[in-house]
Amino acid sequence: VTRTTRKDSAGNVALDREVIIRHALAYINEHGLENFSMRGIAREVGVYPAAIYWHVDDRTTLLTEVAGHLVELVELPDRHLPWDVWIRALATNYRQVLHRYPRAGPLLTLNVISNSELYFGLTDAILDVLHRAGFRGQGLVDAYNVVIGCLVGFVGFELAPAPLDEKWVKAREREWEELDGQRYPRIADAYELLDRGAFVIRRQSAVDLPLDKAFEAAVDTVIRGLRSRLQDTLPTRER
Amino acid sequence: VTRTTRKDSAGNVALDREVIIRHALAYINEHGLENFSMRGIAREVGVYPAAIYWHVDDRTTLLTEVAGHLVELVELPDRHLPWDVWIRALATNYRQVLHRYPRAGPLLTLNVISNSELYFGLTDAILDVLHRAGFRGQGLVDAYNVVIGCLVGFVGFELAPAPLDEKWVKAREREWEELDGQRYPRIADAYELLDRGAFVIRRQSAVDLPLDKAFEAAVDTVIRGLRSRLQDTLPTRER
DNA sequence: ACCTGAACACCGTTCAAGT
DNA sequence: ACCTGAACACCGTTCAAGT
Repeated sequence: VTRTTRKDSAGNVALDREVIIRHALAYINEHGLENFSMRGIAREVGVYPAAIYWHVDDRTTLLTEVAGHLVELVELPDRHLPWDVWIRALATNYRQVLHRYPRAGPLLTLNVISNSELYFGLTDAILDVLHRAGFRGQGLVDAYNVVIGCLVGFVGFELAPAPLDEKWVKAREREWEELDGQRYPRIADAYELLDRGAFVIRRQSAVDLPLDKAFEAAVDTVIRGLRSRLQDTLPTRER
Repeated sequence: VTRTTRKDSAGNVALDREVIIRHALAYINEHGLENFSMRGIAREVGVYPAAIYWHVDDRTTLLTEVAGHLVELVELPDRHLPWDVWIRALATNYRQVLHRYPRAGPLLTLNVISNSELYFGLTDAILDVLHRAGFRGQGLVDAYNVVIGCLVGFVGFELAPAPLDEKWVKAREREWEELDGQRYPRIADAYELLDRGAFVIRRQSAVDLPLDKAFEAAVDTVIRGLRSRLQDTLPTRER
């Protein structure tokens, strides 16, 4: 892995796989994933479309590599932390990275089935921490899947893009204001709280309306749930 | 809402918003979201591309309507069930619907920020059940967000499409087989179990490798976590 | 090795024109 | 009201040709 950025005689950054990935990330974060195109980033870099294909296989693997770049930015917490503190820290770090590039967020939920050896370190770290917590065998794998599935899933859904369409937003806005309190009494009861940020009800993406409280609650809930499962698995041990 | 399907004199199904949506869903489920196109479904229906636009606003709202159609298929469990049983049943129903149309799954995580009054019933039902469980105020909204965020997020991530690219699969397969047990001891320990289904590690989409056990564990974990939060909120009450 | 220039087979969407 | 036919401005990707 080369860390130096090559430059040509004019001082321009030389075209590079790494450079293309960075440009792609910046472009997506500014204009949204739905407006990303190979030709677009070729324009951005100031080169013919075909030139991109010298450095990059195709569109989907470029996007996968952008996703990989994002994961690289996630810092692994100190291994010596208590397991629940560690999980919470990892979750916070992961979400922070995606909230720095919110419009690229869907990439991770969409394209990252898995991706190269890069991720083995992350997986191993999570497994290690959960092992220290006391999980073993299938229970360990389950706990791992719960953590990663809920974390990545939650943030991915949080960052789901809103249709920018003004007409659409207006329509949802009206439906919300004219909500029938008789038919939906529980919603009516919690109207203001829900309006400050709730899945499905919201009319904005997390770019404009981050669901901080919801995320905090989700992390807390999952950790409590894991603790509870742990106690059932090890009925002999005390606290 | 019309339930009858109109037919023309030749007995062909008349072009309809509803018919288009159904065709779109079928097409996506067969050929994948990445291969969906307006022109493609026009071909499918046997009509000029522009004809679609008479019945449907544009591509993204069509996809949103497909997503809405999917949610309509989710059955709400009986309101009289105990809250934890109810939540588990809802989660199972939701996942079952998406696993019937796995390749359309990403639509829900991607496009459904929110969508018309359709969803108010679902939201109100969840809030009602959690209210009966004992959640109030912000705690109620938090619990709702945790349930919906983890559920939709988890399944969305589970159904993330794998790049069908054979080269890619082979490369991941090799990395996995040649995994360095020294560097990644926890992974090596749980190698077979992880191979049977784990996020990030997997080389297949949930279409071929459903993460049943992981989902079961996630639902269980979230419910246990909510129960634990409930006990902390109501320290006066007993059991 | 790396890029140009042109080409191919596609898109989504619009619009006049038909019936 | 509903569809045709053609057009416009885009795509992703390939390939010969240049340097």
